[in-house]
Amino acid sequence: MDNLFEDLISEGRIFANKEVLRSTHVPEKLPHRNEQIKDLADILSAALKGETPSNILIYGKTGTGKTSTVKYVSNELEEMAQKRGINCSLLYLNSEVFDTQYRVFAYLARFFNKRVPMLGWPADMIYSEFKNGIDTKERSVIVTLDEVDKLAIKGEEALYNLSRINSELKNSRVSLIGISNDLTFTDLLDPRVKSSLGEEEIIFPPYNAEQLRDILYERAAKAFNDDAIDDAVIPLCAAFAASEHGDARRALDLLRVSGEIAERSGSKKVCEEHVRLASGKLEVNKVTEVVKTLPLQSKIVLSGLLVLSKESQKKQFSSGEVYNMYRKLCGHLGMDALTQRRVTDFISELDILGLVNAVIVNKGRYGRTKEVSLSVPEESVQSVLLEDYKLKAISSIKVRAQVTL
DNA sequence: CCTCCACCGGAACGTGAGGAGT
DNA sequence: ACTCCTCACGTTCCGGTGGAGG
Repeated sequence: MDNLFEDLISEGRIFANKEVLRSTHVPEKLPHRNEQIKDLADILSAALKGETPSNILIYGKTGTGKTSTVKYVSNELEEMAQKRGINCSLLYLNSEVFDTQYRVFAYLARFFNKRVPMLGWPADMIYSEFKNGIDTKERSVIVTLDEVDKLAIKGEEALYNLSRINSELKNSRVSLIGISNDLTFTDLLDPRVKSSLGEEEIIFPPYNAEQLRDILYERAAKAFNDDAIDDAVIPLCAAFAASEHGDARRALDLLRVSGEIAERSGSKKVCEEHVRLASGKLEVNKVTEVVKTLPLQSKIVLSGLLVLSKESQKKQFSSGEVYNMYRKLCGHLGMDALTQRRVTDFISELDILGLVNAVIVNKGRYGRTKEVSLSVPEESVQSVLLEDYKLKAISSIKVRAQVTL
């Protein structure tokens, strides 16, 4: 081999265009979303007639095509508006990033060529800058707020202002599209905001296995070379994803990772076996991701359990044992240990996250405890825990434990 | 049948950080 | 710059509990 990367860059036999399988890719066709597309287009078409489209709330779990559908319809609308010479702007912002009133309006004002700093101004000043920017001429503006539920917590004011902005504008009109995966989030809202935001509602149901299959076929045709996938692959990916929540994003990830595994193993075709490997890999990734984002104390508790199960043959431990080990580790790390009460809460949280299994057991004379056991493979947590530099010191304890065994 | 273990988990409270209002 | 509020995180206190062993 001449170069280390020679093999790796030569366009694989398997993928034709991997990007098509990314969840950020907006496809040209959205199978099984015709109804939603039509509803959305119906409502938004008002903008082309010089009217103000109703505000829309879109509900649906992750991977049900909400964002893709909105982006798709937005593109179509923008194209048509341009053709007809209608002034129509479509803005998309993710409320996870723009999660306060200030950030939202600063972004919007900037879009309309107003120079505003990202912080420092009073919120109402930003708001009026945005109004000035937008109202310079006759136009229709449609603002899509993805993950509005995030905004509802910290930036309800922004929703309130946006929903009643039209009464303060002379030339332009603003409509809102809110996307949420939490069906109950409007309960948190001021009733006035709630009614104005939800003038129209569109629900995106989860996909079933059959529909996922159609989606995958659609994308696979572009993503893979001819004959690069076995017949069983797509139905299998669809079945895996459907057994969770009908999440198309997950189905696509699964298909992409399967392809990557097949490519790396030098196989000419993606086979069933690759899908199973991919499924396992994604599972591990999920665990890794969860463990990585755990607060430090929680990580120490988990480490305690890990050390215990490495040290002894037992798999289950009373919360007392876990707590004692936790204290030991804290001592080792030079940290103050929290109270047992707090640690029981951590254990419960770990239980909810599915990293740990905790059951309350009565041992009569010998009290009553939670029996805690690790519910994921030891190795999959250990490596992630040791990545935390603060936890490095624990590895020396493990060495000692192994020596004494 | 009673006791009593070893912990569960609710309630009230303290504290510091960060935002909003003024 | 100032206070006021809210919130997350912890602590202290404590009543509650199912069943092995007396």
